[in-house]
Amino acid sequence: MADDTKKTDQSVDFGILNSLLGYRLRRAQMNFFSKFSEVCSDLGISPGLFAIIAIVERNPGLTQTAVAQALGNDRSAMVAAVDKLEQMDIIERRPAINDRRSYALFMTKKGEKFFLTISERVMEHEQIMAARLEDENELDWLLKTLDTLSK
Amino acid sequence: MADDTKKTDQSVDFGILNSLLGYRLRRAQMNFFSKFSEVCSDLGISPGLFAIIAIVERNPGLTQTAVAQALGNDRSAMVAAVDKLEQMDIIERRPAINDRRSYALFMTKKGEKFFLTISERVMEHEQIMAARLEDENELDWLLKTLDTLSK
DNA sequence: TCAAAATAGTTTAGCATTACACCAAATTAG
DNA sequence: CTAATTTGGTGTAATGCTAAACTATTTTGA
Repeated sequence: MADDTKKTDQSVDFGILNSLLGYRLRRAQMNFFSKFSEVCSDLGISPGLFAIIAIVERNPGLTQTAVAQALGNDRSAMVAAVDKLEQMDIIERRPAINDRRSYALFMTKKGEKFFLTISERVMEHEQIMAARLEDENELDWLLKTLDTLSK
Repeated sequence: MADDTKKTDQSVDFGILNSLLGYRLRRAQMNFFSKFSEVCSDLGISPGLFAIIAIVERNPGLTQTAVAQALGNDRSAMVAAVDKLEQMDIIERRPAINDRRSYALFMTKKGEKFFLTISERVMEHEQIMAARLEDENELDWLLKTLDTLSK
C-alpha cells in the first residue's frame, strides 16, 4: 500500500515551529518529563516533587514560600505538594522559630535514604540522555545556554 | 539590616538540580511560555493553540488526530482546542471526503490573516531571545541539540 | 503606640494536559 | 459477506499549575 494521499507523521510540514526555540524546548522537556515518569513512577514522585526534595535536602529549614520562590513555583502549589511529601514521610514541617505564620521544612530520616535512591535513578537516566551529546563540553555548554534563556 | 539568618533566593543551593538537563529545560521552557503569554495573551492564543494553527496552516486538510500526533498531544485534547479555534473563526472543520468519522481542518480567511499577525509577534519575541546567544551558528546548534533530546 | 501595609500559609476556582472508556464508522480476517 | 478489530472524535475524571481571595501574623511608619 504505497498510498500517499494521507499524510503520515513524517510528511507533516512544521513550518515556523521548526525554528522556534520555545517549541523545541517544549518537545525536549516533554520527553524528559515522560522518561522521568517511567523511571520514577513506582516511587510516586513527579519531577516537581523531586525538585522540592532536592532543595530541602540541600537547604534544611527553608520555608514553603522560600522553596517555591527558588523553584519559580506558586506558593499555593506547595501546600498539596508538601502535604503529600509529609504523608510519604519524606519531609517534615516544623514550626518556624521566630515566625508563627510559617513552617520550616526538613528531611525525615527515611527521606534522606529515599533521596539517595531516587537521585541514583535520576542520574542514571540523565547520563543516558547526556550520552547523546558530543562530549562533556557540549553538556556544560548546553546547561549554560539553557540558563541564559531562563530569565 | 545585613542579616544573613534567612536564606535569600541567591543563597539557595540547588545541588543536583543544577546539573540536570530535565530541570534546566523546564526552567527555560517555563520562561518562554510566560513570555509568549505576555506577548500574545490579548489575542487569546496560548503556545499550544499557536502550534495547532501553525500545523494546519502549512498542512490544510489534516484530521484532528493527525495534528495531535504531529504535535505529540493526546487526541482528546484537540476537541476543546479546535472548538475554541472554530469559535474564534480561525480554523474550520469540514467533513472528511472518504471517512465519515473524521473532520479535515482548514484555515478560514480570517485565520490566515490572524496567523500572519501572530507569527510576526512570535518571531519578534524569538529574535529577542535568540539575541542572547553568541551567533546564528549557536542557535542552529541549539535547535539541533534540542531535537536530539526530544525522542 | 497603633493603624496600615506586607507576608506565610491556605482554600478555591479556572484552565490545560493525560488517561480511560465510549460510540460510530471503517478496516481486516476468515 | 460477515464478525472481529481498529480508528476518529468525544465525554469524563484526575492531575498540575495559576490567580485571586481569606486568615493569622508580622512589619512598617506616622
